[in-house]
Amino acid sequence: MKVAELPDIALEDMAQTLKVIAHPVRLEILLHLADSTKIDVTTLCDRLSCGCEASMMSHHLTKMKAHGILTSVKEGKQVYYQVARKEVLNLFQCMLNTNA
Amino acid sequence: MKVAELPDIALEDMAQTLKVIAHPVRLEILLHLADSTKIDVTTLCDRLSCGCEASMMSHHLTKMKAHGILTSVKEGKQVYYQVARKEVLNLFQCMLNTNA
DNA sequence: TTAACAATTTAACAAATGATCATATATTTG
DNA sequence: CAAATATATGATCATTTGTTAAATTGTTAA
Repeated sequence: MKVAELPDIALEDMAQTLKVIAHPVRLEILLHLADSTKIDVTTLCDRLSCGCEASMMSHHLTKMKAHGILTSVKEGKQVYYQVARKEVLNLFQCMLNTNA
Repeated sequence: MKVAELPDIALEDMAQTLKVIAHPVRLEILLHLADSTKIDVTTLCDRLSCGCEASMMSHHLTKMKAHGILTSVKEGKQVYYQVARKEVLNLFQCMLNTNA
């Protein structure tokens, strides 16, 4: 890939997106959401191995939602989250190859 | 991709790597190093559009080197840096598709 | 309908990390 | 050796992270 192909402004966006994703808990959240269509906060806390409290989980989810990576729908008492930009999940495949 | 395929410990590593890369200047550095085999600090400062001082540039390079993403060789007065893990560059292609 | 409970979010704060600016350490050359 | 150049380090300020507690929002049942 040649440098000229990627405009400067895109680097800012790319860095921003990577920064939001670059956290072990948020990565695990994304992986879980990749498999299931939508999950509520408490279920995520139960399923993830990070041992995250609901409060922390909410923080992470809010952050990713704020950056357009996730969306949420409220159904009764719970709020269900899902991946808005499925392409983001490509990163996992990419990084697996990268770390191999 | 199934969750079980990716062990927990890998998420820490992946997050760490992404975190180091997730900065506009460091992304631009990587792009430049992708094209040319090795560059010294001052030349990078000149070529990059980020308007980075040598001091700052050195910080970024040191950080990436500390995480095994870059390596360096000293030749006289200058220190030349290059990409240690070429696979990391896959990220650009991946993210381009992702942001499209 | 309101009291009690449950799910999620927000607030407030200390601790850890990261970014930036100023200074210091090498290395070559006159 | 002194000046000039190239890079690295230190110190400071800003951001992020993790905690605990309190506040919202919705549900159930007396």
